[in-house]
Amino acid sequence: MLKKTPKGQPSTNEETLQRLSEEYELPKIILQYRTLAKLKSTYTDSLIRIENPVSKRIHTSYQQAITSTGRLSSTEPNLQNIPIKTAEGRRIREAFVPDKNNILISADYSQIELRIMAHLSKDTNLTNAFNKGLDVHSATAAEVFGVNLDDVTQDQRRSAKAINFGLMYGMSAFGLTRQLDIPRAEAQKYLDTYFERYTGVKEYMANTKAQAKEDMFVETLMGRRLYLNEINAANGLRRQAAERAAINAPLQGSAADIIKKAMIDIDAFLNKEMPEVKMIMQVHDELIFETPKKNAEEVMSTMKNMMEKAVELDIPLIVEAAIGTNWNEAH
DNA sequence: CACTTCGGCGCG
DNA sequence: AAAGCGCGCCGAAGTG
Repeated sequence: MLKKTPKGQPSTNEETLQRLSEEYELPKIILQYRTLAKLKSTYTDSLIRIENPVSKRIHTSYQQAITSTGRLSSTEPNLQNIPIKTAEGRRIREAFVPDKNNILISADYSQIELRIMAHLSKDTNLTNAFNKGLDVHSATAAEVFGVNLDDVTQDQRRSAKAINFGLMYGMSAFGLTRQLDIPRAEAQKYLDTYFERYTGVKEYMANTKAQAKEDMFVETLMGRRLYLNEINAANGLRRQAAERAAINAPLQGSAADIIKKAMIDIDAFLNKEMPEVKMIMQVHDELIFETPKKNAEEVMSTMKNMMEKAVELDIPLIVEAAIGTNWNEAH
């Protein structure tokens, strides 16, 4: 037994079975079965049963007052977790198609939470990377591993990406150790070097925590608050969990503020100027539109522009948009 | 039969 | 002992 669940049962989660499959045949087969069973039960079987008899479409419901950070949530069905990461999963996504004569446009914010971190922290190094239009994970790799931008290896970029994401979630050296499968000391060295190169981020993290402990809340760009009742708890586990939430909420929540502002702007614009264009879905940093084929290119560039101009930060917001005959193709 | 809890896993 | 944030839905098992 490699790991236990919080209730004390032997864990059979993916990571555990992956490790067991080095020694045994069965775990790998179980994992393959689970992958396919998940796709069938949650997506294939469920979605076809939920078609609205009148519209012949699937309609989600967006909950506006559920999440702690200010994101929307999507239910019955959840359309914010449609597969995309694997080839098998993407076949589910291909089933999302527009009416005849129409086309889908997907437009998503690029690295929005890291950009917000650059803006809120005013870190010069991170800000420069975005202002120069660099690949931010490669730029981080160059800094952390002390190499030229052009000499960054795939593996170094992968590590830097884990660092960038991990930081926004309040990850420790221990977490990075597990993520990258490297010795603890090595992970600690990466983080130390990171904070030497990005002192603004280091100060921002420290200030956010200190402020949270003082106020008992953190807030987003537009002033949405998350109250943190356990930020000063005597129980270390609970306190540390609250500290991680304090780090993450302003980043995740500000991104939610921005896309909501964009949605409001776009809704007003479409009603007035392009009533034939329908804003049909939101997936946290992505908006999906259904529009007649004829002027789809113009619609796409207009939506991209409105999303990029929803707010003005110290660094540019970049939106990547594409057109497709199904959701997979548009993404 | 409806409901709850748990472990697991899909997404950003 | 746990050590990366935020969600919702599935099947299995247990409850009444």
